[in-house]
Amino acid sequence: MATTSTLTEDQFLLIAKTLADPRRYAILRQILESETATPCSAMRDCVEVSPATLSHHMKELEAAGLIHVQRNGKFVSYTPAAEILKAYVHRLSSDLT
Amino acid sequence: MATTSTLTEDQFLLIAKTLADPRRYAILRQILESETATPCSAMRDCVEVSPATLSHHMKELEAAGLIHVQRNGKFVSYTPAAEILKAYVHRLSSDLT
DNA sequence: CGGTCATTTCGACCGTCATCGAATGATGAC
DNA sequence: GTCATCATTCGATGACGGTCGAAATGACCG
Repeated sequence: MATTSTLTEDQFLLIAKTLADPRRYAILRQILESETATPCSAMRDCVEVSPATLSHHMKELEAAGLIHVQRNGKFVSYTPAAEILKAYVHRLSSDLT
Repeated sequence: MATTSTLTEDQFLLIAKTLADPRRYAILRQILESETATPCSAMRDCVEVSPATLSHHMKELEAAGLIHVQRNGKFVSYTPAAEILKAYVHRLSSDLT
């Protein structure tokens, strides 16, 4: 956890695109707020969306490396990928300021 | 105006979408690199793009409030909007870490 | 097994947007 | 005025992606 990740250009652009969707950003913030893993069902309360679309967005967030997925039987929970988020913000700050 | 701007939700999401395009991001970094105002023609060297598309992207960057535009006769130059960039990075850092 | 629930995949629809050629506008040089 | 140059606008096209219903997958329970 001490090491800071370095993002490839592709990763960096993929994260930017993933965060640019309002629903995905809201979902990610929801996951970040909780101390423990956030169950899939909890998203439905915060973002009004069909199960199909929700599943799609979770896949995008995972593909961008922004969240980690835990599967417990038929339930799925998510936790934030703190290192990647930190690396992204750091890279953006380094580029833009 | 104060040193730190606060972004509305709409502004924040618009900036995210604007930065999510590779060419626009490259253009913005080009503008940030220079100490002085960057002429429109200088972009063509860094990003291979038609004049029409370039004009389109500059309009998007301006609409997002990320750059300022200077018109000198038939030439156009751009400077970064430092306060907005700072506010965006700050907001993102505050949300994601 | 049969049934229910959580999640995913499939397929299609539709809006948004990046892209560029061609035409237009605007400016400056001669 | 005429012409060349820089930039913008217009219109069309094609691709990408968000959306959801319906069907499918997988897990738990009795």
